[in-house]
Amino acid sequence: MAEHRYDPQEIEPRWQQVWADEHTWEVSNDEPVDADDTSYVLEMLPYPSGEPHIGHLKVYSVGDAVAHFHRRTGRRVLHPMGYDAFGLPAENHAIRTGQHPRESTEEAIRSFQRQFREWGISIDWSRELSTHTPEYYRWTQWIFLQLFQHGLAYRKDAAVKWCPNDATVLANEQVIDGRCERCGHIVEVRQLEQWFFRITDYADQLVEELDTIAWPEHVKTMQRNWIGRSEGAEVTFRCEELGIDYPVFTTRPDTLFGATFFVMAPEHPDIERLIEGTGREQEVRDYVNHAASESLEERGDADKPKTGVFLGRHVINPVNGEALPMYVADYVLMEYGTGAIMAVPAHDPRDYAFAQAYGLPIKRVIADPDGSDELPYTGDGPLVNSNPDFDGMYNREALDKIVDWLDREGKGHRSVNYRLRDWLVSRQRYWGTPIPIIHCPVDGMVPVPEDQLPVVLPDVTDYKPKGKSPLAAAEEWVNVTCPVCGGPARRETDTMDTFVDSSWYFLRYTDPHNDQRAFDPEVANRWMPVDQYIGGVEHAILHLLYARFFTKALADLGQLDVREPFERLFTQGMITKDGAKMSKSKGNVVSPASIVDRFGVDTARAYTLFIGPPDQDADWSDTGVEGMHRFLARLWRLSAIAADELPDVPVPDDLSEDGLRVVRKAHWAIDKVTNDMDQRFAFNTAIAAVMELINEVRPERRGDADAGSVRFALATAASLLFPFAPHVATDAYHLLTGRRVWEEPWPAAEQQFLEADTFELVVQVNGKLRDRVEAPADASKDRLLELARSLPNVQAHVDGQQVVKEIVVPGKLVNIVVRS
RNA sequence: GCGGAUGUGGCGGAAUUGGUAGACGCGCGGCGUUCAGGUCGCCGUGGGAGCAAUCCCGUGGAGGUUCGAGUCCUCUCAUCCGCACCA
Repeated sequence: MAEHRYDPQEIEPRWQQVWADEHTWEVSNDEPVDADDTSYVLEMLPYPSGEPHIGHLKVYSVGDAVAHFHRRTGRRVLHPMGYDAFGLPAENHAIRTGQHPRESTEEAIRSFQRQFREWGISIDWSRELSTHTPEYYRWTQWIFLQLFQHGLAYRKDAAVKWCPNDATVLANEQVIDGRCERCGHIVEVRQLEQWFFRITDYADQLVEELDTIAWPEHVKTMQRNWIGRSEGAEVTFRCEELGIDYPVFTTRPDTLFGATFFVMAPEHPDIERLIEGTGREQEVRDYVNHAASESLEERGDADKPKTGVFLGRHVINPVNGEALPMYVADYVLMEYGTGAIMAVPAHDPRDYAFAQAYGLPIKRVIADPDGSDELPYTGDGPLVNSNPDFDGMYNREALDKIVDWLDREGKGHRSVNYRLRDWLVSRQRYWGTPIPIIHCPVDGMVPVPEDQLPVVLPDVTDYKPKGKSPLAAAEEWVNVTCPVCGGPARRETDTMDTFVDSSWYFLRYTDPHNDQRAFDPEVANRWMPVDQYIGGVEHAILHLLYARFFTKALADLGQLDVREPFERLFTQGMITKDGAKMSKSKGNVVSPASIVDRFGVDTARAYTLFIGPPDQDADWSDTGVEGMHRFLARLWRLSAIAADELPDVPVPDDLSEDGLRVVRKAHWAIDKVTNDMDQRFAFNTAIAAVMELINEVRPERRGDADAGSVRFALATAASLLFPFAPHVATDAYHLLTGRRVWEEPWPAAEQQFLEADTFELVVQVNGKLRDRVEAPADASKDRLLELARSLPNVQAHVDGQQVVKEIVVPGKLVNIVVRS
């Protein structure tokens, strides 16, 4: 007989060809579906750049395992693929080389396509999409217009984050520690007119509806923190000198009586008006100008000493009529609350630092129940120095009473504030979806009529950003006639943030070739929500928040029934090398292609799943990969030999002792793998269980096991391994049974083989393991005790002692408690 | 500062409901196969004592609850991640 050598380079393309020829993984929208029988498994779409890296291999290995498991447990699975193709790296490459971003991007897409096919991922290729194609971005533009027409997209002049290196504005979410998320350059603040999506309208829902989805707790927490919901009150302070009311937001109205000054943000629009005629104009202007010149990083440093300038005006504290001096200080932010605060130095560390620096009064109004006099005190306690009505009252109770009282007096009311800001979506860059708006001197901002979509991205020769979009140079494209009045008008030249493209792609997959609309709501509702979404934690805020916002907005616009896009989320950990993130500059990159060349893709895929719990970071080990290859080779070789040399007979009814052991192990493995797949994402232990099964049928271990039971155990191992290493599993299963494993239902463990007639009884004395003994599974408690006491080593520890207590856990152990 | 997570052999990790700590894999040691070799197969492998049976110690640290704790409770240390002048 031919030598039995595992040859992945032959096996893998052979089965990939079958799947491609037969369109095995495609699902049609024409077949009627029952929601219970369908499953939508989705990995975050890749940004195509260069070659796929090991992280891609891991996500798609995880996703494919889930997709295969869902299919074989009787569901129709939607498992599509696409590309997040717009974005800065391709554009920066174009600036350096002059190569059109479309060319370099499509080159990368071809490379991704080729590798995903070589990886044997079970993708429905008939639904493939890319966000940079007019067929796709036409509908991105359409959604933009829907949002615009419903007031959810708007343009306004605002202080925005600007990256001088990338020469574009950024969303708040794209600024990390005062630096550009993409290039790491220090971000500036500029006053510019920009496009925003009104995501803050959904702040409340975005927090509350987190409770309805099965996401990892840390991701939910990150979203909650980002949205930053605070409950408190808005309280009005009046500047009598000018007759102007200044509302402030505070989470601590219980400390109102302790307010001793009032602070405004340097950007507050009323500063000029307030200082006029006070003689303090120059000093204040110098301070405001200095604050404006600071970078976000400098300004945002909480450890920086507090600075500020007196404005020469006062406001009245509504609870006691005291006049409080007004200051301008850069620790107050214009973007949060009302851009002005009441300062309570006794109970706020920042106000305390400011009061110390400027010699302002500090008035304690909440006592420390522990009797400490230390300030600032931010804890709870009874009110003091406030007002006879409230003094002595516990502060949390007083808080409500004070707000009620302000409300009755018309001086304040309950209020909720969010840290979340509206999503700034316009970018002054070329390689993105054009914003479908026309600016007309007569009619203002006019949407491009739907029948004129898409607004196709024109070709330009110079991609270099010059503070405005490179599109502005495409004069022929920019100059249009106004759709309303027919007069001369100009197109919007900004493009959209690429996160807009990826905020709805999961809907397009459900109906990818529809040229009448973005998607048919009836079809989308059939598949949505995504049953299992898989991706990296780095998207915990940006993408996942935006996609949730889009889904809610589209639902409100009547396009969709679901309000949450991703029912379950799984965030996979990073694969590192020598403890560090892989990067070209560190030279520690493991390329999937090199692993696939050496060992085949099954080894590479199974290893990324076996390396550790898939949600945790794991370090790549070259010898670990070899171990996985050894295991797959052993599984295939044992199967091939068994197929050749053992008679093709079923599992006999009267199993030999060895045969029974092997069959039991197979059923144990079925039970274990099924549980690990279904209940949790424990692929590492699932694969370990298959390894145990294979170890049990190695020739030197299986003894006199019947041919039928050996074949059964091997076929079961192949069947269970299929979601992780589909090619070798398919081939081994086919050799043994002549059938296609992907068409077989997931195996079911039979109870009779899960339960043995005997078990190993563990015997403890005083909780310490002293011996073990084989015991009948149906033995009574008394019988187990009797068995336990008969053991010599147990007797040695019990003799001469007084037995205090005897614990019997049937099927497990006996514990004899003694006292000397 | 606030919030979240994680600490188990030489290494990655397992232990699903409080019940045999260390499954599975890597590495290492020994033996075998091979002319030789990265190969392949078998056996062994937490630490300590002992010829051995066996005993003692052992899940970051200190206490506690329990017949019994990696698992539950209190305190504590370390590491990682997110947010952070958000009133």
